[in-house]
Amino acid sequence: MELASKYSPAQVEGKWYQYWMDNKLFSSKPDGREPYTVVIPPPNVTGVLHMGHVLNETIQDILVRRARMEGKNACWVPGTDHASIATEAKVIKRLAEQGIKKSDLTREEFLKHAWAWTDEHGGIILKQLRQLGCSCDWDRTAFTMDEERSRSVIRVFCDLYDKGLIYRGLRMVNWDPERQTALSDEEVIYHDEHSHLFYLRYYVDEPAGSTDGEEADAQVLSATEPFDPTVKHQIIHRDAQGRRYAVVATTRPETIMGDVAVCINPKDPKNTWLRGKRVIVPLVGRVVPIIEDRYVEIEFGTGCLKVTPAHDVNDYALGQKYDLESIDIFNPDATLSEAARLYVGMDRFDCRKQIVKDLDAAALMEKVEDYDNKVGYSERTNVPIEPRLSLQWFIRMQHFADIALPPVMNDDIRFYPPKYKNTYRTWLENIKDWCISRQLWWGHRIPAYFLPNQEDVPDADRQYVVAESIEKAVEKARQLKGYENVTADELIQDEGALDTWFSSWLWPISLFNGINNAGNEEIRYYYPTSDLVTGPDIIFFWVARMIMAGYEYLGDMPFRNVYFTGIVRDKLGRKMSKSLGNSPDPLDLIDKYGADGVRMGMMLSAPAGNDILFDESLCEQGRNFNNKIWNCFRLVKGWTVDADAAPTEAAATAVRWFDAKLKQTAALVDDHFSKYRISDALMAVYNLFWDEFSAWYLEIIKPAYGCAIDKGTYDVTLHYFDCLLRLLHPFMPFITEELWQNIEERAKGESIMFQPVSVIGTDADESLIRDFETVKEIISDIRAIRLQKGIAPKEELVLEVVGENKMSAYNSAISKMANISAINSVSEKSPSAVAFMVGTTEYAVPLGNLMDVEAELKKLNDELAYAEGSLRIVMNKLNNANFVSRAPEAIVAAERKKQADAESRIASLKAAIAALQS
RNA sequence: GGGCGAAUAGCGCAGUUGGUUCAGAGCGUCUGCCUUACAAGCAGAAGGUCGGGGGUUCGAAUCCCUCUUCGCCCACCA
Repeated sequence: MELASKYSPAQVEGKWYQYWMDNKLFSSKPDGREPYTVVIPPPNVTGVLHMGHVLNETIQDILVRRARMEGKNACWVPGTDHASIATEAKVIKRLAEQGIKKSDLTREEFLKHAWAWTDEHGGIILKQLRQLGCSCDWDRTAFTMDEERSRSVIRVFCDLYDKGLIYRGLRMVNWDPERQTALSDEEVIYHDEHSHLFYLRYYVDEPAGSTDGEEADAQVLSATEPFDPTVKHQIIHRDAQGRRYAVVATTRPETIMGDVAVCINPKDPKNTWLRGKRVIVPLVGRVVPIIEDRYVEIEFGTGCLKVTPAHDVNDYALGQKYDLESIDIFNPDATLSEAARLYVGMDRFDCRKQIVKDLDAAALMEKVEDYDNKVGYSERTNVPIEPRLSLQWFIRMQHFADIALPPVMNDDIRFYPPKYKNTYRTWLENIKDWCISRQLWWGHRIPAYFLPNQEDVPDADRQYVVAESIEKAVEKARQLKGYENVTADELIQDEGALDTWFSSWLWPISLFNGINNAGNEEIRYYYPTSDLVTGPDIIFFWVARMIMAGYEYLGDMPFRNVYFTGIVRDKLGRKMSKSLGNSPDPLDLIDKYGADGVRMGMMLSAPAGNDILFDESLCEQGRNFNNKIWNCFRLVKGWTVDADAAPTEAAATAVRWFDAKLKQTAALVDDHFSKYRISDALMAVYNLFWDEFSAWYLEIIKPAYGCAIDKGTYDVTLHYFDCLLRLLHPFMPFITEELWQNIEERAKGESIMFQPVSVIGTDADESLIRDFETVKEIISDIRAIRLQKGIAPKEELVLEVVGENKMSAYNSAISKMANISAINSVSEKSPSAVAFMVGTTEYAVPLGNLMDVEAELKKLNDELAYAEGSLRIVMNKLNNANFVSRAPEAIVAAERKKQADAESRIASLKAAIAALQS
């Protein structure tokens, strides 16, 4: 077989993926084997592969492939998520480009467009996963809005409603004015913002010049005097006309049209004079009461808080407590509504600018301060959210928090890294009800049906039934008094859709149809799944809620282990983003370096839980490694084999040593995997292949040019190669399959995918490994001498061992690797020899006239100084009575051995120096 | 404001119960090599008072305290 000197992944990867597919090697069905199940975190159906996916999916594929090789029935279920809000946004954008507004379409028409979009762009990402080598069981590909999943979602909604865990209510929710829908708390992202604190005048509703008794001990400020919030006595403001006013600080002056009260703290000395009064909302002219509540911070601003129940969560609470009116001054798109009376139709931010001008002009603006505060943004549309009172559907979460917290805290479900247990606990201990309704069309429509003829009833009080289908809804409705003859046409289904995460939280169950067909064979076999690989950013969105649903519906955990990946950043530590343009296209990388190279590049720098600073050069390292593997294979397969020859002594030694090394590393890799230290596992195999196998083993057994290799060594080398490929396969599936198939003739349908790493669990000969490390050191030292003295590798040298040659078993290996013609045991080294020490043994290479006495003396003296230094440190310890008496015996003995070694080393160094000087 | 985590070689990191094996591997850097598998390579080398300070201990990268600097998560001071 002719093999190119450079490995080209492109010719290999597609071929083997097709082979795996053709032979259905990824497919899984319940059987007698131990299951190993992973459900993919479903990417957005219309999404495309980005570096975050590459990281996440590579880790999953590594785990799945490894489990499969271990003989488990590995099942990796792929699928996509309908991504309600994101997809709807994309569809709306495309419609807009065609000049169509969403509001011009019926729900059905819009959904037709949405499905068209999904069919057109959907599943691209799944195809891309194939290029990465992901070994998903594609026959199981699911979609959160496919038939089975949709039925599961609706059924669960109805069930939770029947259990009283879902309710409909008028609440202050996070409103996304761009998409015009409610969001859950988790979908709001807070950003620091430089803004302003506006101090507004609220005149007291009284005749100019009014006073009351309290004014005697008050400080009266004119309009021009600065206000000091730390003052501990009453402060009364008067303008030039003698009118008194309160000063209210706000970041959102545009909401004054919704003001219904001003609140002070009853303990605030500054503002006691306002007690019981009424003030006039600036510009608006509405007279509102002063109310008192401990909620108000005395020290903040002026201690006066404007109360706008419709547009602030806390104000809403105050409104409820004091039975205040709620004036919603915004339309759903956050323009000013009729109810605002002023600025009607203006955008909220334009309004802020305008109202500031108008307040100024009307002398109602006391002052403006710079102020940093946090503003909530919609996770998906990135517009500031508006707290908005609206009728939504909620899940009572306390019940779910109660069932989901213990299994994580007591490690039934393990988090890697475990630090996320804290995050998880904090969230569950402060759980809030989950707003699950969205004012969107793309998603699972809420299965609530309103009864007819309720036009006069306020929204919140309208009667409805919740049922899995319209037929069942009719049945239920007919049981209600007055609706005995209601028909399907008369029932009006809730317009809203469910939060996407309401379907995602069922994913590990619904994929095996465990809701619709509870207790079926698949759910019994595959559930609980084994490992979940995901980012910590969705620990609340998804991980926690899957745990909740798992215990609620199957009474068991959805997965045993959760591996949290980091966030992929660029090498400067910046988050990868489209706008920065710092996110490489994974497919370009695959073109350039091969999927195996990209996978390796990703894994080389991916400790669990830490952010990953991705650098393309890591893929290059991956590609180079592929090339290395390729060329090792070329080398070995290029040898001619002599069936009758006996192995050389050097080869026989190397074979024994590598057997130990292979076992040792396999055990190490296994240990790393058991701790989910995947990059460490990869690095261990990398070192084994490149350093131990290629640089040492192969170089030792390599026959001289033109010579054949003995069959015994050749066969065992192929066996080692096979073992190495198996260790590598989870990380680099393509090249390992290609080479494994070429080690020998394989039957059709056979694959490395199912070959166990059989050396795991067998003991390695540790002393052999230690000896060989010594041998390597001897060889390296000789090579270093060659480099220093400019002696060509081809020129043969003699090695002298002063005293007994404890490594004589390795003579032939040393001779070959360091090009040594003879190894002699001597009692005293030759005068012209350059010496070096390995352990306590002195070695020397006679150099004749190449010997540089001065340089050699300097080197020996440096070494002597170092040895004497270490002896001093050891002696300090040993001369310390406390150390000798209190430290464990073994430690003391070790120090004594160090002392002896150092002394013998010093002695031989001194002797060597003396010999040179004579 | 609360909580969590991190700081070790130029870079990104590992370092488990304090002690032979502890100051490490990878990349990068430097030096010499196109040595008949691989220059996407080979051989060799240099690089760190383990963020600062204090403490516990015979002994600290490791345990405790403290300070500094970063990162993340949570939280209703408008």
